[in-house]
Amino acid sequence: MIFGFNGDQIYVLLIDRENQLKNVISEYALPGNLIRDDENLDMAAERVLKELTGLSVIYLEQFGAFGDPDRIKKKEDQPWLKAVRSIPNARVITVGYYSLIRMSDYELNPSSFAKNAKWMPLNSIKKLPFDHLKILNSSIEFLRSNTKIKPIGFNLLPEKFTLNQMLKLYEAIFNKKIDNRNFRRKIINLNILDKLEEKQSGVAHKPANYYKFNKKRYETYLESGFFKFEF
Amino acid sequence: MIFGFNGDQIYVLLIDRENQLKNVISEYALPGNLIRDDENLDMAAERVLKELTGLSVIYLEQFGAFGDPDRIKKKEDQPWLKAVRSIPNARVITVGYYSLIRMSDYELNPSSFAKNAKWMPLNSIKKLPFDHLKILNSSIEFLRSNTKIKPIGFNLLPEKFTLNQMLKLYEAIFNKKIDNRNFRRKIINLNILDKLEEKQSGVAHKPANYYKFNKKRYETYLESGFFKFEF
DNA sequence: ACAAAAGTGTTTAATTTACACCCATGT
DNA sequence: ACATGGGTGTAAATTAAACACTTTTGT
Repeated sequence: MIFGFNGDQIYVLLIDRENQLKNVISEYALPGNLIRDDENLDMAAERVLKELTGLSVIYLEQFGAFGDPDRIKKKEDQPWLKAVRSIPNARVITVGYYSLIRMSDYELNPSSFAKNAKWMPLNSIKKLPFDHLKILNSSIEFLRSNTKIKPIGFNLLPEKFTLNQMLKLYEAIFNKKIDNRNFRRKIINLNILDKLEEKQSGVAHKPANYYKFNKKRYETYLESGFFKFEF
Repeated sequence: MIFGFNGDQIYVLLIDRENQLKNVISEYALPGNLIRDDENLDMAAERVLKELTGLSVIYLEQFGAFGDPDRIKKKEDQPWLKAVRSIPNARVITVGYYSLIRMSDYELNPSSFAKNAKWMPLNSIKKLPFDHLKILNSSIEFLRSNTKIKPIGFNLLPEKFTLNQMLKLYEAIFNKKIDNRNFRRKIINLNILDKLEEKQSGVAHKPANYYKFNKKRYETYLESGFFKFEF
């Protein structure tokens, strides 16, 4: 699961199976691939991500394993399996990872795969092959509960961001309105943001100040006792 | 991972590999087994648990997948693999589940396996074969963070329990002292406990009142909006 | 001058924390 | 009568929630 944020909505990166192979119903699916024999799970997830996006060193975390024997039995999924897998009906256990990427970064470095991958607004995804909808829902739940206890949202924002961008990100993740003043106070008091000497320019309103996530300070807090973070 | 509680400490059920098979170094390991082709992951976890303890319909939840190719490469683990597996060096991906069981229930129904399984105090486990120590640590982390947001502790307590038993359970899980009065207030205010008309008897002190977890009420709360639970 | 988003404080309610003594029972 | 764990309340501090107007810029 590759999550992105464009300032307004959460997006998910899907791959187009038709472009991967002709004669297969066109449908978008979650990105993924088989593991290699010499890789551990984390390495495989990193590799697949890199192959797809060209990106590395980003937030990546396992969220669950999915292994229903029926998950590859849907009739409509057979042609694709036959075309792509050497043993089309071999059992597949999926270990799900989710990653958070800055859509702005990504759009700057589209690799060759970009032709058959596509950002889809999370809320618009109604149908996916296999059990991918279940996997997607599970990853969102995981993202939400993780966002409640860790400041992972920064991975979805540009390096320099405004507090209102951040607010909108949290509203998108939790799918609800959040009070502007309370949010600012809470975030500022965490003391893990550096206020930059830089403001927006060229906007037709009061320019917002830019902030930056201070990862070192955050990690220091983590080590030395507790870090409280709740939404 | 099979967790139990005896009123004082958290225990973990380990199996003795020597009794499973002779000529193998005696060492306790986490219980587990290979999945069958027609099972999904949850079913397999339930089955293995049932085979081991005779228990079913208990709390069981997936907490992670472990698939480092080196996890079965330790020299000391080879004899056991050769003795037990048809393809001893085949790669094995473990999907970890943890379960919470009432040690009191279990002690009443020991199945034939009881001879080669053993409850070990969590804090005394220093060494385990393969990557089982990593798996164990990961499960504890999971147990803790889950205990913070869900009232799963009841699965480790007898059906009727006193608030002090519950307090001790939470102290054991989080490995710290908890204020008695504040704990009681918090738990009572959740309104998911029924105070029974029954007290301890035969104890040389003021007898404690028994309580029971009202699962229905809890589920009603879950559905109708939110349920707040924090430690 | 106006439109548009940024930024700012205070009051009230709810929650959390710290803390110490009396109670009911068995021996 | 005494030892043992059970059970109880209050005050202070902290945190969360609700709420509306002024500021700065571009057009």
